Amino acid sequence: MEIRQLRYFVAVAEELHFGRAATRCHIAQPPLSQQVRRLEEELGVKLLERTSRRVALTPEGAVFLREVRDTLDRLGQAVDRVQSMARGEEGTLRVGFFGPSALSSLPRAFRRFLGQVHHGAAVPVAGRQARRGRGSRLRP
Amino acid sequence: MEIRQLRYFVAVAEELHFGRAATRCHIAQPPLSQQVRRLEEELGVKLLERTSRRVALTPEGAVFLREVRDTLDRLGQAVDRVQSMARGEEGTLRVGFFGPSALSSLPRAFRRFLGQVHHGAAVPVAGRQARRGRGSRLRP
DNA sequence: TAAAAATACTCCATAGGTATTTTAT
DNA sequence: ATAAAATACCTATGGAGTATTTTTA
Repeated sequence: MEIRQLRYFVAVAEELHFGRAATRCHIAQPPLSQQVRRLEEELGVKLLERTSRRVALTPEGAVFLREVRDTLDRLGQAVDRVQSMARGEEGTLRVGFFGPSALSSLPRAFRRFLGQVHHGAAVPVAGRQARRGRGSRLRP
Repeated sequence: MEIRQLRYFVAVAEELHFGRAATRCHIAQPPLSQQVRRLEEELGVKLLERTSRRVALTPEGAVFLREVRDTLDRLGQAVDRVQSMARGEEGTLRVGFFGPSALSSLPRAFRRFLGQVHHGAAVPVAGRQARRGRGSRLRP
């Protein structure tokens, strides 16, 4: 079972027409029919009733449509989220400082920086150093 | 982005070792590396830190792992559900009757049947006939 | 008979395999 | 020196296209 097949199924289920669905998927009608058929075969479940005049969802198809839509939406959100993280718009920034500057200039600069950040929380950290490893992920 | 690639990524993220992950996916190591790399390229996000001695998740990879696991689980449940429906273990049964038998033998038989059904609800239906079309889906 | 899905075939993109190289400890 | 990931190359499965046939309203 591949995402492509799920998208094809959703297209057919929404259009109720293999030709239009194929156009929407930017492929020809025969391969679309073939992929949807394969999906049904792999599941062992008939998702669509087809005649040359009408395409309709079976009860199983209707349920599967809802679930697959949800799944694809979730997946899209997951992608958006990590891409957003990678661009530095989201994520966790850990900052540590010690020595004299910890009591004066650095905290002030840090507070000014926080004012420019959209969402995020500042958590005071006990001990000498906040954390090892890759904490900061600010772009220059 | 294909489901296969997501499964491969999950395997690597869980094993933190391309060789073992490849075994788990029943493929060789090079194509596994290739597919994971392609996934990262398509997303535009680095999901894993690799050296020849250590594989580790990036913060983005850790988030993506959770989300993808959820997504694949949901999808699996959707498949289970429609397969269960197709076997007649789940779904909606609509029963209609009218005429003299509606007041005697049929309701009694119907009640006896309900006693054998695991989950489901009986809803009285107004009007002469319950519903047109494919309502009943009992196997013989 | 006309509109639409299925079937038959062809082609090529790519998933996956094998052999080898690179890299970091 | 070794274990493990990356690279290079090859093969073959199958995804998608075109042409055609079948079906039903």
